[in-house]
Amino acid sequence: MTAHRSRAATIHGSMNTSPSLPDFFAGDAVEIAPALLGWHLSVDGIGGIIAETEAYRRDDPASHSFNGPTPRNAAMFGPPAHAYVYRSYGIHWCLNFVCSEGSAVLIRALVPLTGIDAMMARRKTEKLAQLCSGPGKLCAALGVGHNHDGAPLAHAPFGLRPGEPVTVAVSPRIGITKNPEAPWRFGIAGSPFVSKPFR
DNA sequence: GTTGCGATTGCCT
DNA sequence: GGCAATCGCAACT
Repeated sequence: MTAHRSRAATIHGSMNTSPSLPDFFAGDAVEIAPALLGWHLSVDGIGGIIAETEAYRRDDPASHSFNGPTPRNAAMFGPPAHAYVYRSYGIHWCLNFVCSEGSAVLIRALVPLTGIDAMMARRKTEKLAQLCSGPGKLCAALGVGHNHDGAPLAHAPFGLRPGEPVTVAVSPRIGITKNPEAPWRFGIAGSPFVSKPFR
């Protein structure tokens, strides 16, 4: 197994020439979720290419924000371009990017790229395709936890920058029972790194 | 105060 | 495919 060097964090730099993250995230989560595919996400320099996302709107019965603010979902009602991190099933962590008020994009899978050794150690597996193929897996691999809830995506430890355009696959969201038909799950078409195949 | 249910995962049969 | 782990929160009593 090749030793992949972890790149030192801090991404800034070219952000001046492209739209600011707050502007990019200030819109409809359903439009932003597919647009995030292909972007590079890192936490303390460890991460990869965003391969799968889901959108959750303010008025969406499946969204944590549907019943209004609570201590847990407070970040969803804060400013855009911040993280919303919640505990799933009392065990795992899930990472969202906050969009317009009460809406967010769930990051469901990454193509592992930087700090692969560190991710494998955290996940206790060497299977590349399954390192970040799920919202809980991805948070474990990147070391995301409650301490990242509400943190701004434009600053360390987060690194977030656009990538090349990708072909987008669409499907209903996974694991929900309310509003299950909404086609608001997006992935890089044909990617082996997504949590479940698109079809 | 108690109960039931998840935006999940890994281990088991 | 079934199921346990484990906790925040809503909807009860």
